[in-house]
Amino acid sequence: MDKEQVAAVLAEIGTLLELKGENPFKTRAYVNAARTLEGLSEPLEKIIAEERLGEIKGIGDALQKKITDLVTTGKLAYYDELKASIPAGMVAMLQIPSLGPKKIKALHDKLQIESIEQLEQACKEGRVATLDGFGEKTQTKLLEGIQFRRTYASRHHLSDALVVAEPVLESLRGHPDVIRCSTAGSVRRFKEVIGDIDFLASSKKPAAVIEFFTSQPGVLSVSAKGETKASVVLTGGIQADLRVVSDAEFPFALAYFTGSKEHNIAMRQRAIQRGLRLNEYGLFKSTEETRDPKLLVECRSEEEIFWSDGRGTLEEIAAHMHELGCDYWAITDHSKASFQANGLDAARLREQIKEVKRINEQFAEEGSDFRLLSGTEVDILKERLDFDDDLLAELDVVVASLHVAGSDEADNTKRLIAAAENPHVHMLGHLTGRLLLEREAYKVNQQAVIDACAETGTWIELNANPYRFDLDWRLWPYAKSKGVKCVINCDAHRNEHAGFLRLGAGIARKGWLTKADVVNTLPLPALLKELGKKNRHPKRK
DNA sequence: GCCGTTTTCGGCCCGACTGTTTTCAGTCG
Repeated sequence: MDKEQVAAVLAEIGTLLELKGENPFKTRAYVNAARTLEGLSEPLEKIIAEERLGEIKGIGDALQKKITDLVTTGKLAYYDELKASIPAGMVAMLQIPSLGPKKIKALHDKLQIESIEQLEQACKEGRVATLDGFGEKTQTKLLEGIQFRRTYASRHHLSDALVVAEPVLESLRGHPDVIRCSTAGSVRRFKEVIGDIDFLASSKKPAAVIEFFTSQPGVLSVSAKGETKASVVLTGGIQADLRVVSDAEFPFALAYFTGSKEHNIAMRQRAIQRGLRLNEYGLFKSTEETRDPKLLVECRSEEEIFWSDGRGTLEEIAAHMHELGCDYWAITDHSKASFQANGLDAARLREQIKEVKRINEQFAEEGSDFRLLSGTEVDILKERLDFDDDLLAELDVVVASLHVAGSDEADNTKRLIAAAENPHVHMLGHLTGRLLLEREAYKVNQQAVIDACAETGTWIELNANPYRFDLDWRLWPYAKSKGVKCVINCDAHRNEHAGFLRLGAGIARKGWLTKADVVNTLPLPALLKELGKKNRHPKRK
């Protein structure tokens, strides 16, 4: 079997398991695996031959074995047995609207219904309405659903859908209570074949818009009508749904209802990985269930949801550090060579500089003295820094760090000294790269680097991350004796890491440093003056 | 059945609407 055939079998297993009442997550695992296989860019046989099947996310031991069986023998006993245990008519019943696996199972268990025809008969005889969880309305709805499938095709050409959708869209846009309105779903994605038409509108009076929608001339029948959502059948038997949200929610709802479903699940998971929560109402800075506007990452358009990370996060950082009582906070993301850390390239860094400026202007307008400083932790590459001097010159603060060190001490030392000699570099970050209890320090002649920093007026970081504490406290008295200033950095990768500053202060004391030795104890105007001095240091090249 | 940069067990996206219920299950998107 090829991957399309295998995917079809896995998807069918998912459906069959649903009808059996299996754990929905187990069911989903099969469906997800089917989609994953469909999306593979190389033949399954090759992947299996190279034993890489298990490396694919979502394919564990069990699926690995089943897929291998299907590809190599074309057969799978588990599938055959499962299929034999469920009447084909039950699978077909899933096509009927409002009928899902649970109800189909109940109909089968209690009334032995195994086909759409038997279901229709049972409804007509009134037997369905007597079941627990069913009633008169459900019975009527099922009969209508069966009839609907017979009368109309369940899927439609895009062109047919657009012909029906566009007049409704125009009409909605013309309504005085509608602020923004768009199609969503498969119509907006321009799928060649669509199931139903989705509309999304923003309004302060959703009820009025819902009422207007359900009374459109093309509406044959109204299948659902709530406060923010309605479903109708339009001319030609095409089902159409309208959701009405507030205008602030509109971008999120538009992204959400445009889908696809798989895309949405992926987006939500990405949000969770970043400590955020995404739903149709917003992107929230919390993984808890919330619609608290204070936690909302503001996005005015759909596009901003995808790129709002920096802006939302910068504002969040600023607010957090301001609240902690800091007068300023430097943003020093990694540079592009640190691709594993999503390092910024020049274009993104320039964007960030603008954003920092915008946020600072906002603080100034609000009468606040707090300021963000734009910066970078630029990678020290083999022969140069990861950014050009032009760009470094635009920044308030430049930290240069060695992330990929070689095994040669002299070479590592040379690279660090070269970085210190760069007129735009204010400080060297985590000099040895050590991770306490995890990774050895790079081989570096620290004394030579400290001497070079003294020569060039470059500061040295005391990285306050408890895994680093780098420069080591034992070396600070020497650095101090040479007149090298210290900067206590918490190496924050999230807001809570600001707490590391306290640890850094303790380590600094342990190294016999005082407030006068630590540059970032200065108030902002004095600090800016010091930052400005670096470029004019006489020993700079 | 899958998965893990706080987890090898306990989660797995999540909210609206409907109909059947007296607080929630099922379906849908």
